Amino acid sequence: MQPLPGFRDFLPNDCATRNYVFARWREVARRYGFVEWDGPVLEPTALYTKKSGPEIVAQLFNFIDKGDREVAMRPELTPTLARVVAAHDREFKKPLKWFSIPQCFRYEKQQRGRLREHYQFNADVIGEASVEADVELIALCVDLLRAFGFTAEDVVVRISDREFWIDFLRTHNLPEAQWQEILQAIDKSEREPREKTASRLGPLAEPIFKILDEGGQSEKLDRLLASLKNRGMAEFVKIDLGIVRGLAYYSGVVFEAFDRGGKLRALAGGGRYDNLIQQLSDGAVSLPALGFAMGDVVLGELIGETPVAKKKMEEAIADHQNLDIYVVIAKEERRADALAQIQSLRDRGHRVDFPLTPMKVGKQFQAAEQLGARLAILFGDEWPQVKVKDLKTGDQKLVPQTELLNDSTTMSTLRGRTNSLPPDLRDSSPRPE
RNA sequence: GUGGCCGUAGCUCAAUGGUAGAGCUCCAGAUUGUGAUUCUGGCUGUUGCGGGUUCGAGUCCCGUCGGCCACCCCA
Repeated sequence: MQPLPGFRDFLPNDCATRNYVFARWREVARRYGFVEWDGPVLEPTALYTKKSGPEIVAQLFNFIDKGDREVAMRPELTPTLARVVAAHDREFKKPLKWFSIPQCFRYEKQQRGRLREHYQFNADVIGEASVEADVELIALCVDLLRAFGFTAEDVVVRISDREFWIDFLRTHNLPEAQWQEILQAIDKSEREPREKTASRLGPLAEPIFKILDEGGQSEKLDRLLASLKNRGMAEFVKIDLGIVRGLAYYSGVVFEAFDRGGKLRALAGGGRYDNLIQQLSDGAVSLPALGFAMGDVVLGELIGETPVAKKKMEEAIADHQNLDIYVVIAKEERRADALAQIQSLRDRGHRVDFPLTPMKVGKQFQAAEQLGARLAILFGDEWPQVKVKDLKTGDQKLVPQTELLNDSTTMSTLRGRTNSLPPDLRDSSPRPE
């Protein structure tokens, strides 16, 4: 039996990668004052058709439940967010700065960077109309990427503004019914031949190509860029009016993050959706809002292809899962004494492992090495002393077993390692002082 | 959903239609209690699955499942 197409098993290494990615996401989001929330994995199908129309069902993992309800695995978090925010509008001061790491699902043929299931970091700001909120969100996106070790050589966030195009279309007296069509043509323009785009755009082709080629005048985007420059992020971002994004509900600034090589799909994308909450709440609540999402699949691919980011991840993971102490039981008659000591060490928060069954000493040291243990503590003929070996330097010394927990060299070796862990990786299990 | 390419050991891959192999990994040893390297030995396949052509199919044909790529769509 295989997993279903587009679904993943997470073997220990994959889990370590996932935990690393989540840890970075949480760490940076907290740095920006965002708080974590979550919603149901399963929602009424209507929540999604209401926002995107009945066509969306083809892309959903949906079914009828045993209570005859039409339900769907969430394909994204935004509709849930809109529902939650509308329902609890009065309970929170604005603006809300919320983030989440939902697992999302889509029923689509899978390809590289696009599975039927993925985790995506979501950050949203609700109740703030100012462009400063857009800047804050884009800055968060940049800092998330920086947290993985990417530089401006590796990634770029392309920023645009739908309002700019709406103004343009209005100025050219285009009927509102055709806006979406034009926006989609602009969105696709860099992926298809110019002639094809031109025929989609019709009479507007010439002025639109001029803007795409030479840029356009936008006071809002100028302000936004200036603010990002202030934060030292200028080289990470680029104004690019060719970014429109496919979704109809975006109403203002939109942006997408890409690898500089342009080999992969978008790393992240989002924008302002000032009308969506009102639409989804049937007018009950109206709040300006904006948000973006970053998926774990494409991100993981880029980390793997970027040596600096990959090394950073591997080191963090090794630090996180390496053992503190491997207890070598050289004489089986010492096993009971060893177990008592192991328990004390574990009670103090150290990571300790040992052979469950009798094993040759050489094998035990091999296991210690392979598990990344910092120290080996050998229980054998020296009893009631134990032999403490620093596996990095090879130094060993004898310590009376009653003094082990107080031995300064031993404990300082471990303490140093513990303190080198980033805080978010340390808090997953209680650590010693 | 449509089209193209691909599917051999746990992994990476070989095998003019003629008895399925290598490297790595893994496991066990190299005389008694120390990690690497080295050396020796060992395990593993219904060649994704099911049909067909043929004296004979990993190889050719059809179907199916899975993967990759493009399209569609993009949360």
